[in-house]
Amino acid sequence: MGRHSCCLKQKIRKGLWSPEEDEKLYDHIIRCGVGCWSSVPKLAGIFSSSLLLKIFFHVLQTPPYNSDTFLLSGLERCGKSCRLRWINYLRPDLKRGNFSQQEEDTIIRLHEIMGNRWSQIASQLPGRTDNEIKNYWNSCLKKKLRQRGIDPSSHKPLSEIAAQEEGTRTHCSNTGAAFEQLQLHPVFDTFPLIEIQTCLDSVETNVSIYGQFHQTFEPVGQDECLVNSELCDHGSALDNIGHEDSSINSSNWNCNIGSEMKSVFGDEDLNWVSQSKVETPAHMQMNEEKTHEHKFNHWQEKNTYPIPVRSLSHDLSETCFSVSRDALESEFNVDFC
DNA sequence: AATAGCCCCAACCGCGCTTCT
DNA sequence: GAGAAGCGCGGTTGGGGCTAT
Repeated sequence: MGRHSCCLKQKIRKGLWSPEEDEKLYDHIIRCGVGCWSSVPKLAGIFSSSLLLKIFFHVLQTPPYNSDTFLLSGLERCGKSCRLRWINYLRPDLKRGNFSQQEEDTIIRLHEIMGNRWSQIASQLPGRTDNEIKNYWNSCLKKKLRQRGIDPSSHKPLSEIAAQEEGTRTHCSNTGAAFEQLQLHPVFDTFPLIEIQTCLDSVETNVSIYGQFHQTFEPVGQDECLVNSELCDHGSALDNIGHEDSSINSSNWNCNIGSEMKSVFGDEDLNWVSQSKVETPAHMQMNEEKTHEHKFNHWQEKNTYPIPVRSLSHDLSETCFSVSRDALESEFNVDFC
């Protein structure tokens, strides 16, 4: 499909987010929860704190603002950009600061298992985003691994890789003509392959696969993991683990193996996994105080801009939402999801 | 102090998949 | 069933900060 249709429209801002845009988006998500990103740009500005105050006075028919100031434009961003900004920066459960040694080890271990499936790796690291982990991997961890003599793509010792390449070269010199004829190129697959026995029984499948998963990935010698003769796609195997819900895709497999992973990564981390998937207005409301404090501190740390720790909109929300949906739709020329 | 080069990371882009009409 | 719309993911880019010269 390519580019989002909303991105083709005019007046779409790009680049860094301003404090005002952040506030609009943040207020909107806190109030309405996550969902229907395409409508967020329109609604976000409309439900910002300042406008809610205006609506309040409007409802009371004591408008201290004239009709021109009543109208406030929404975010001039595409929904996709809003989603990204929320996930990578504004989300209240985000952890800031350097990666701990434990996190670093977890990333390396998971990368060995999953390859570049950053979102899945991120789901095992509380408060970290896929983007953050991806950046950290590319900027730091790759180097660290190379310094330790480990190839970051295969997680094998560099000496072994070099030996393999030497062997490949020798082999290629013999079979190069055949490769050339078939237009084939030896490609290194960054996603490791494992052997997982398939069971017919659906319940046993989980148990069996978990067992093999552990057997294969328990921290034994690195070289022992990838030396099986009959191989299947590891991604498919992980998808199978989540077979209880046939609609589930590969990005959700961690939900079903959560209990198993707990034993590997610890309770605390895995609890977050289930919690972090739930983002409703109610949940957001519960975290509201903490969130504002968190953001405020962060913005102070960054020496950027102050956001009121408790904005006026919080006290007016009920009043504001007593305004009829139709009235708001026609007033602001928007459609609610 | 000026500047060139490097590095990090926020944000964008394009694609695949799912859901909706 | 087909096409459109929307979402999520991984790869890539470019701007800003830091460091070396």
